[in-house]
Amino acid sequence: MSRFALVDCNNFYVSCERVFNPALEGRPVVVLSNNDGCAVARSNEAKALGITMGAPVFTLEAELRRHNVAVYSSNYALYGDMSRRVITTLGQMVPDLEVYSIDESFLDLTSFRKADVPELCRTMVVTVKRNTGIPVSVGVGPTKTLAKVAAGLAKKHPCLGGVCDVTDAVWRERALAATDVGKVWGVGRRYERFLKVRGINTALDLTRADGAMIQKRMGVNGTRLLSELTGTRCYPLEANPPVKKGVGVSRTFASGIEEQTALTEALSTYAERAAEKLRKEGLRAGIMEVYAMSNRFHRQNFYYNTKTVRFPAPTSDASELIKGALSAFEEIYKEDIPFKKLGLHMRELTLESQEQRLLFDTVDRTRSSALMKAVDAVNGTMGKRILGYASSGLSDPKTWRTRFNHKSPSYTTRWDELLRVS
DNA sequence: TCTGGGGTCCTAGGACCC
DNA sequence: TCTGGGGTCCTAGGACCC
Repeated sequence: MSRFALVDCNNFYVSCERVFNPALEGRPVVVLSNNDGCAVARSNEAKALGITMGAPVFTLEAELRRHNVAVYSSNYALYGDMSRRVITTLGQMVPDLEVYSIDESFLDLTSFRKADVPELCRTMVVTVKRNTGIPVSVGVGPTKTLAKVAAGLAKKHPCLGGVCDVTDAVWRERALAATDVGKVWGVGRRYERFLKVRGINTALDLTRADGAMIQKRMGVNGTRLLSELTGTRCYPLEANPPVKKGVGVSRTFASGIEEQTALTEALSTYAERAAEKLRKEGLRAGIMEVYAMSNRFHRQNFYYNTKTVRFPAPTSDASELIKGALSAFEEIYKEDIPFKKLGLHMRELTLESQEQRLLFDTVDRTRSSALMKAVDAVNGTMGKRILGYASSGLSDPKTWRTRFNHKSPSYTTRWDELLRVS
């Protein structure tokens, strides 16, 4: 029988901030989304205050002040780097590892002896904490979905010491009974409501539900979910991440923007960023979809439009992407609309290594790829955006820049922001 | 006034083909 | 009265994840 572990970093963004600022220990802490818009990570103390995931900051302000909550903007460079450290540490203990998200990894423990698993998991908790400062919870079970259930309980009940194993049937049933159906992996808000209306309140209830009904409402994923919860593996460990199907870059502005120059500067920057992402993955895109919208919370006068550009040949050339993005935007831009969000999606991705050249191409691919390599090299060694395109904006101040008013230093990724010990 | 970003997969329905 | 049956491809929308 297969055995999986899920290692889940506790309140990951908050924990990263605490590693470099131990005074935050025991205090309520929240980390905010882009533009300092919503709470996206909360310490246990902040959760206890009733601060919910995704709550808009403007609804929390009084609460944050009253309880002296420490507030941080997202520091993606720091979190990304801390994530790599956690993954490296885990990889040294268990080689069969799938990086599931920035703060979660699945490990395949099938080849370990059952008797060794509890000790191994405890060692993981201690070692990751010692090497990185990040506290983690470990869940173990015969399927990924059950490992998730177990990790949820390990996090919720400190008396378990950060580890919960539901391999044995007795523990599994208890664990499922103690898990709200809405907390099950694959059950979101809609499905939760559907299930609870029908008296299915826990994960255990779900395992006893009518399979045909689940299949009808939740499709094949619902059927797989039932199998996984009852111990039949449907999802294998994916050690090698599959090739991406799409690459997107989008941003919401702190407030609505009407000025066309600012908007095209922003979009040009996103196109550059998208080209960079493509090149990093060794990919080229066949089409680009550009979209623009006004504030989606203002239901009256909501504006949304999108325009698709097809390239003559798959490309990751920044100037080609910028050109495409700006010409598409001209068709969806409207005066007098305060734009709140702009973005683009690259699709029909192909690997550079499987390139097909056009007989009559409008772009000199050899020159363009040499130029892009040079840009990547300079920006890689000398700092981001040393080299960039004029269309992405020479003017200051930039009304469209994302707001990060509470950001901590990039302690681990910038020499000038290293932690100082005095 | 203020409410993120980046993904994946599935399904239904229409167009089109033989 | 009666109006094939598959198959493929594409798109839009819905649901989920972190």
